Amino acid sequence: MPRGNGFGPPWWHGRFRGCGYRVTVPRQAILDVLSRTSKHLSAEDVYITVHKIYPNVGLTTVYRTLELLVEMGLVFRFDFGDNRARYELAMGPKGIMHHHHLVCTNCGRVVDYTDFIDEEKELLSRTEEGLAKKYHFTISNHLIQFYGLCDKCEGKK
Amino acid sequence: MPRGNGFGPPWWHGRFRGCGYRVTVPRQAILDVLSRTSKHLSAEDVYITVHKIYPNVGLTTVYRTLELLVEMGLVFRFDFGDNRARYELAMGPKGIMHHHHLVCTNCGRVVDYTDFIDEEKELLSRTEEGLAKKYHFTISNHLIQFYGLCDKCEGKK
DNA sequence: CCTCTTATTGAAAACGATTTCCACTATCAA
DNA sequence: TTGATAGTGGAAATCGTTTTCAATAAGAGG
Repeated sequence: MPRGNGFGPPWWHGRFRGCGYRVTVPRQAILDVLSRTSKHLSAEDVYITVHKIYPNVGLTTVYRTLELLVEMGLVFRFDFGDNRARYELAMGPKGIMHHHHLVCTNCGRVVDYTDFIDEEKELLSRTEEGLAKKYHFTISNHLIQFYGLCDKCEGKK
Repeated sequence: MPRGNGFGPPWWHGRFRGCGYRVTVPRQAILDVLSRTSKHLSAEDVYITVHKIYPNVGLTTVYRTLELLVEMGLVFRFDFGDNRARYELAMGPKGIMHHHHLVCTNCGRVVDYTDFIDEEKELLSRTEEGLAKKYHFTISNHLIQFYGLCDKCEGKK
């Protein structure tokens, strides 16, 4: 089982134990898969990848673990309109760059972008504060996505 | 069949005919239902409402019609995390106020907000332009949602 | 290192929203 | 009015996800 950078157990061990969750082989394997890709994996994608190394890890466990990780805030779940949830690690030890998505409504291609994030962040935090006060919400997260046609699909439609 | 304000056929007749689509009873009924509510209806919600007046309109047709309307840009499809698509009229004759959503991750309550929309619009159009140029996308739409706990759910978690 | 509690697991079955199939119907251009 | 065909409805199929339940293994305590 991969052990991160080799300096002690992976950083998320504490997060698990602190919540009373056990650190298991499937959980480590799934987190490992997510941490080694920048793609937007579906549950099945994760299952297939994990399955290559640990053939006895079941799809059910993948679903359960992903749900757990989302609930813990370690993973984000996205919907790109293709009727299957996509998962992405929220942050690693060094933190993954905050980004949003640009989705082609024709072919489903998804582009991560980090442009304008700083300006967005400023406006979003201001909006968040205003909304929280007005609607009495404790806001913990936000989602921004742009939709359109990518260059390859532009002409075809 | 409702005829809008009584001054000629509903404004969307032209949109249909212009695309070579026929104006049918189910389509009119579904658009009518969507235009009379500000709620976020699921396909089944629409079906139930339409069914009361036109019992012979089937669920299949509701799904097909909603898909068509989304493709035509008359309706928006949203995902609030409860595993069922939600639909909302994009705009009526007088135009529905542009808004975004605030979603409670515990009870699923959805609040529409129109605050900060002007500031958002400015940043978004700038972002849109930049992204379009950099990634060669023809952007047609965007999605912004905030997630958190509503006041009723705040204490319970 | 062993033992016990119970969180976690895997396989199969269930679930539920959405889609497909296909024969029948209704729109609307001619 | 009529004909070509887009549109329809009901049943069955699809498929991502969840539930069930007996078996397994993490890790606290001895």
